[in-house]
Amino acid sequence: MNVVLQIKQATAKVISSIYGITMPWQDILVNATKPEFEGDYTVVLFAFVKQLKKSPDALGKELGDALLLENPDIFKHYNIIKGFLNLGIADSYWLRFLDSTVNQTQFGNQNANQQRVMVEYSSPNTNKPLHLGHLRNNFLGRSIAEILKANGYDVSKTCIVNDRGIHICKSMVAWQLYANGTSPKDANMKGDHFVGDYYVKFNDTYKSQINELKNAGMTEELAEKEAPIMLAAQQMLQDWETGKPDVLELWRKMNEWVYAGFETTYQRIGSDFDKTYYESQTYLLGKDLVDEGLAKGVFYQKEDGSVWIDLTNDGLDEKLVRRKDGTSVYITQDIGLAEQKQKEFNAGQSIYVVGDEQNYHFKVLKLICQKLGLPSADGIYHLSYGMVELPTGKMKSREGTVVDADDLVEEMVNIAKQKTEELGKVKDFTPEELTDLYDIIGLGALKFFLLRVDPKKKMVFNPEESIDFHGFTGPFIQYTYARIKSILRKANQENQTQTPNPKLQTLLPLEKELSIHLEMFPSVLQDAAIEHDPSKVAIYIFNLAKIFNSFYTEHSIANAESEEKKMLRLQIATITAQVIKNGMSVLGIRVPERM
RNA sequence: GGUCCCGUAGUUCAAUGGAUAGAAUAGGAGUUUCCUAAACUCUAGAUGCAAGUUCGAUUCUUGCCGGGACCA
Repeated sequence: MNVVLQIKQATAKVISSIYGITMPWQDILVNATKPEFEGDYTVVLFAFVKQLKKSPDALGKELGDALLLENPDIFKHYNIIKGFLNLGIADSYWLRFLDSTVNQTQFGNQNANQQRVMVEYSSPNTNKPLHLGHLRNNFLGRSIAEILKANGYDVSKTCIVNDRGIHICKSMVAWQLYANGTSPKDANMKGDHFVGDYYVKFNDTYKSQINELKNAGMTEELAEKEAPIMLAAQQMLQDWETGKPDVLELWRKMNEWVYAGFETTYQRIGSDFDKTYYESQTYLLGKDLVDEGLAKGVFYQKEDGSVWIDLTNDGLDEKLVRRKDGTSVYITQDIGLAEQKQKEFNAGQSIYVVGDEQNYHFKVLKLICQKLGLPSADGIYHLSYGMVELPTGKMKSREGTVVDADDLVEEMVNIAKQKTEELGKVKDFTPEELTDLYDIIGLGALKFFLLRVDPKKKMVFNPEESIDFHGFTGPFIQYTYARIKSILRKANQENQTQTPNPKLQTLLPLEKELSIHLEMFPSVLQDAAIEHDPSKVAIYIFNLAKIFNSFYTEHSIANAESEEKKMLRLQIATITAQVIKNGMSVLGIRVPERM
């Protein structure tokens, strides 16, 4: 149990015993004390001043005295300033914490809690390669899964591949028209890029055909419908649905190319899935649920035969769930898939990592599932993340402003290489070690950049400025880790075994600040899981690294003032390295032993 | 037309209703006979506007201005 919890519970207990009032300890606000004041943690008194009918000063004094008296092994001193009770934690508390933590390699992780969670992420289309937005999705999904695992959850990662529909047919038509039967191998390209190029080709042709028809006197609206290449794509979709063999064969072949390309990218960026669903196999799911909903009176039928649900009482609109021609819509198959997954995994929570443009869709999805009384309903959680934008605005594939995922990864790794060579610190590495190091740094920078921001918020990626290895970045933290490991290696070479540090020590301000920060790690991980927010971990690790950098530039570890100090600092360094490693690990970022 | 989200230093991001709004970067000034200068230290710089609720508002409410998303 960390010290903040102990403060809250001790305060609640003291309030109860002095004033006879039951105060839920969760309601007690405890903050880190601002650096300009004396103390480590602060209880904010305003919240219960009214209830207890005491002046803040009198209340603070009574609480402070009682807390010190009853918890001499935690608190050393206190002061009150304007309704803030600043508590000083005893150095011995931190020394005990360091001592008991130094050998816990899994510090921060919770025991298994038998609760199952599903995380669905990535969800690509098979008509084009992954881009920057997918990277944010993949890193978030992977990271949230790791954070939940660290908190004891049994996590299953799934992916739904959007492998059917008109957009897939577009690249198929263009390939038939322009590829002369060539394959990615012939073009020496990754399959996803190869297919993506034909998707672009389709749109180019489509545009010029529209212009031709308009020049021939057709209205724009009509031209968009009548363009021959679009008619061909629609015909192909029909043929696909009726199962025309040569269309299915082409579809399979092109999808295989794309999957091979995705697989390469996924391996590179560290995405993996326990189960992959394909929309071609799930798009008919949910049809029977529409009939069920009609029978239950949750849905209603209009005169034309279409089926709807009325969500106006929930502040939304009426929503179509089955077209008049009997075909289903997106929301219907999503309901069906939710049920399918529920049957297979029986998870208590099902997290969908999907962009915030689909907020409305998921609101509707959850509501309908609830109204149908489906077991999956209450566990549906939309982890909605903001779009990644460029300084010029939204990425638009039509305007060629999409940042390709593979290109970006390569660029980051190349910059890592260039930077490492300039510094020339690892000239003794083998070529394999160097390649690995460039990957660690380049990918670390990219992942950290995309994960350090609150997922809910949209973010800006500036190709010129975003690629930085200084300051609030992955490499900054990786460098701190490498420095610590270097220090620890040298200390071990001197055959210094880690003996428990003697109790009679006083901590210097930076030593204490590090101890306080390290002790917070498990609660930061918990918080990140509750909030579904990896940025909490990223910010925490960065602050930890920053404090450590100040600490070890100011205080020598190897040449500490005394043997006891040296042992203490080695403990702090060891735990800091461990926490950096574990924290970066849940972000999907590796740390190098040297750089 | 309706629903929802977002406006914080030049820029990119923080801040469960709590103390003098934190970082990073760009700018200015420094630090290397001493564990890796991808580091450290100092400096300057911000809550779109206007009301309201509150002991206290970046945070909650309303209106306006500006940007974005979605629904038909």
